[in-house]
Amino acid sequence: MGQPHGLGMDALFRRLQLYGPLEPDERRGLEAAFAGVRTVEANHDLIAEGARPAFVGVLLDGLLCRYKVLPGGERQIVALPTPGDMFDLQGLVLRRMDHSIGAVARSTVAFATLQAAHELMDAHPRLTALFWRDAVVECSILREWVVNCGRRTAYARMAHLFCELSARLAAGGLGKGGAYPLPLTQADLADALGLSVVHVNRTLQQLRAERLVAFKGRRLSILDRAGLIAAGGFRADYLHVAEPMEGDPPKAGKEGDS
Amino acid sequence: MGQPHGLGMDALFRRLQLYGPLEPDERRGLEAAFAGVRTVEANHDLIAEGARPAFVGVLLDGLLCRYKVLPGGERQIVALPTPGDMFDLQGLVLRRMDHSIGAVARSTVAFATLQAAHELMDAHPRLTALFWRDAVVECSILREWVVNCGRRTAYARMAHLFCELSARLAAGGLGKGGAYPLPLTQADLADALGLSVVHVNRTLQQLRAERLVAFKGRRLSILDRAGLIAAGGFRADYLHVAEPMEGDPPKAGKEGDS
DNA sequence: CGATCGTTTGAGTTTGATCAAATGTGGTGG
DNA sequence: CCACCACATTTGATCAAACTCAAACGATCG
Repeated sequence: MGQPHGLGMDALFRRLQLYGPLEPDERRGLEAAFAGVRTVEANHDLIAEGARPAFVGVLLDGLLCRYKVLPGGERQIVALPTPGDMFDLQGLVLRRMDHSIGAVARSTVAFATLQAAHELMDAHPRLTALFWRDAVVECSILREWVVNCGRRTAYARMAHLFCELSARLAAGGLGKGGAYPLPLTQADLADALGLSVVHVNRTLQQLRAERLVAFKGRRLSILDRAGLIAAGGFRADYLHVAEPMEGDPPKAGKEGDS
Repeated sequence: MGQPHGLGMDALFRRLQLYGPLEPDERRGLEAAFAGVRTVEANHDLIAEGARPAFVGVLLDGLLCRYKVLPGGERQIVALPTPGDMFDLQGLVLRRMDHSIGAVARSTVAFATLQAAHELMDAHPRLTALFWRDAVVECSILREWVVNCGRRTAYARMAHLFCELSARLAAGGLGKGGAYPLPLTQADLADALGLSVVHVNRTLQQLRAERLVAFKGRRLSILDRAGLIAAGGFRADYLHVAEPMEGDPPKAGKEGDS
């Protein structure tokens, strides 16, 4: 059981280290706490709205979605956690889920009991701040989603989502080279963007016609990064990933070139 | 300078105590840290996108908005902090604002320097958890805003917003009796709901025609609470305010009757 | 008493939704 | 290998929600 966690855990470490380097024993503490590993099949829930969360998780591989369902049956996806993202952190602090978390594609997650997580934070108080930071960045992303659904056209909205996922995956060390796995159906995409399936299909065709992206075989390829960024009006600042450590200059070429 | 803070600070205490009672010295620490008080005129920014936050604030009185502006000039309001809400907490953890915070109406805020806030948390580690909780609840609200903009009609969307504000103000001890101050213009409302001004006007007329609300003189009166809740498909759970302390039964009548 | 800002109304247009059906595709079992 | 099924994508036609443009109306304030 030497290496049960893989890329996802690396992505988590990378994320947490944006704020400051992790001590070796913080790292060990994290790995020890997130000892359990579980696989979830596509379209199965990890936890449903109304439940009392019992675990804190890290997505190691795959793709999750947070979503809510309205009385009329309409679904809105409110977040798409990618490998390295923690989820259910709010379980440490709130007692009831106000939304569900499901697996978009078969996923593997590492999890810690609430108790283990609390002990971890007691032992390494700085981790509390890092988890807090995580929640704050999640807020930033959600704000951008509000903007996306509220004020952008379907075309820009979709382009923006593709840019965001690309940037987030790249920040986690995945999806290099202008293409990344994106196991969403068009119906999922519709629920994430607040559109109908039909309109998603047509918008996608438009993005393809403009030669901005290709979307085949559960994979998204970005053919024209600059064009896609322009189409979506995308600016990566709200992701807070390229944040320079203290005062060093932002390194160019991180997001701009394919 | 015996009582510089007023209702807003009470609302903050009430909020923080949802998680557990505040120690007297935590309370004193908070009041000492948030020693500065400032007034902001309507339509003036407290802090603009791109700035480095220097303070943490609590809204004491008035109404703020967090917003983003798109390249084309469209504005989307992504949150409406009410008295008792902390803001710029992310300044403790992120270096750049990715959105602006402005005053919708003349407001008074208490603020603490980042240093004072950090010292406060060092002295009272439990406050860190409470601030974290605050960020987590903010996330919940933002998720609901995504749902609102993504999947609800203009009519339901507006009804939902009115319900949310009513519930949040009531939780802070304000806006009793089915009416509360709401100093938003229809243009502000449009920016909060992702609609055009004209459509806001017509939707508002519809809500009035259905005798659900009255909106006159910077005040919103809820004429038919049950009807408004039904129209907006509103469920208060995501606000995490009525959360019972440990395991005691939810008290009825908190939200249901006028 | 203008000036300014916010609200309201009307007319016409557009974006995106809905309904219905056809076409593709991947997987399963015979 | 083929037939079949379930599911996803695509297309066409129609409809409705919400937007835009333009102008009038109403408050509020110096």
